[in-house]
Amino acid sequence: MPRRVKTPEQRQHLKMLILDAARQLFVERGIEAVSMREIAKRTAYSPTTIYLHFVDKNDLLQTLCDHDFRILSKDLQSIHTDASQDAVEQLQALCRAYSRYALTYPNHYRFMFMTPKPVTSKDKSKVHHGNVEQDAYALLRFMVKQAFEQQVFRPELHNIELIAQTLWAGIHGVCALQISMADDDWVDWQPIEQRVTLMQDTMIQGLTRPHPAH
Amino acid sequence: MPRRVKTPEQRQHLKMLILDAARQLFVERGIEAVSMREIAKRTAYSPTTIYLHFVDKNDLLQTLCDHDFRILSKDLQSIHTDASQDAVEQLQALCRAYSRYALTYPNHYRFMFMTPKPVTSKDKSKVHHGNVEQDAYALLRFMVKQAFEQQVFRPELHNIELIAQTLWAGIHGVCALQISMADDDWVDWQPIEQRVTLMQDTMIQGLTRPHPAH
DNA sequence: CAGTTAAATTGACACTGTTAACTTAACAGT
DNA sequence: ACTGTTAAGTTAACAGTGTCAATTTAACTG
Repeated sequence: MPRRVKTPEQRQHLKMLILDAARQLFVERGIEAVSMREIAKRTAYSPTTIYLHFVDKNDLLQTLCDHDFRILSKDLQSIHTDASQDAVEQLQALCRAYSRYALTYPNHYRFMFMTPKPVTSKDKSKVHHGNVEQDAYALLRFMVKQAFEQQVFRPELHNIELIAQTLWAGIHGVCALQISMADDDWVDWQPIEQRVTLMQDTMIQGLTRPHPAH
Repeated sequence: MPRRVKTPEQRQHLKMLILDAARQLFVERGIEAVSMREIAKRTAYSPTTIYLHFVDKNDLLQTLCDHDFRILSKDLQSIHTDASQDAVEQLQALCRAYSRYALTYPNHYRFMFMTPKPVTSKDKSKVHHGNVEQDAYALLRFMVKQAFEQQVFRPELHNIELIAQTLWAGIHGVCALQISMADDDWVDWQPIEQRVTLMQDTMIQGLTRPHPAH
């Protein structure tokens, strides 16, 4: 029963309500367990109402993750503004914060970075690419660039983008394996903290000069 | 129309036929696009016939991946028996072969290492764990142990399992990001070969002694 | 030729994402 | 006060999914 002409605020509110219901199911049961009908049930609306606010399921999930991706980026951003640390320390802090996020919100992480996206969702994302405040990768690249200019990396390394992507891949590898394989007793998994730490140290050792300039 | 009493060979043959149909769809369209009905259509049997040979869809996929996982392991195994390389070279060759497999069969890889398994499928896998010929992780661990005994790793590293898992995570990170994010133009991806190579070098540099004993 | 039984199919159930068609209720204009 | 109009929401359906009970088919045995 329509309560007539919603203000943009009210529409936004309902959108958030749907997103919250989706997030709940999402976090506690994973993506594939989340159906439009269940989300609807939780909001006490009918399934079709969701389609008045989101074009489809993927749009809903994408919106949800975009939203929480910005939270991650803001979170990481605060490291950058802490001037008491040098470039390498900042990179390490970034890795720690990143892995903490991944392991705290495994389902978000899984959807964001471990699930191939349909090619359609190219530029639909509202995250401002390259904006250090909204784009966590841009932040990583910025920090790497900063460190590069301080000549902390091995002399044979020139490609900033490549260094950033390798750093990312290392931490991603640890987190991703943990998320998808931790319950598998096939492997005698060592404590995740140790794995994160060793990965960080290994990457830093492997990428930086043997005798740092600072 | 039953052609009566199948020999174990015939049963096995049909099972393989189904697996082959599944693999085709799997490879060319990804997991989520593969339905039991489509597999059945490709085999010219009815959907339910599949259930005479596999307990459910997950069992089918698991069997398929187990099968191809053994192929990977056999493949990697051949590196190990090549005595012309030292421990570190063998590890590097292992990484290369592993990443090549991952990038050649991204859908298999995705199902094997990037998708959380339902907890039910614990010990149902027919792969012999710990068997170097069938278990690729056991092979990695073995090679790491061998290298460890030659004291190639940094003196502060004692945990063989941890080293192996970190190496794995590094390579996995590069491959996994490539598989799930390569189409995303959000990031200015550098060539995948460079990313694999730098990761390998970084891991080796980061984990091994500065002045190797050999 | 009849009985048995493995092999395969039919048809259904409960679920999914999604959409066309419909209802409801609040507003604007006369 | 009576219309339209239209936004908000619902109903009912479509086409698809995984899965399974009940059934048929056909080849073998006695």
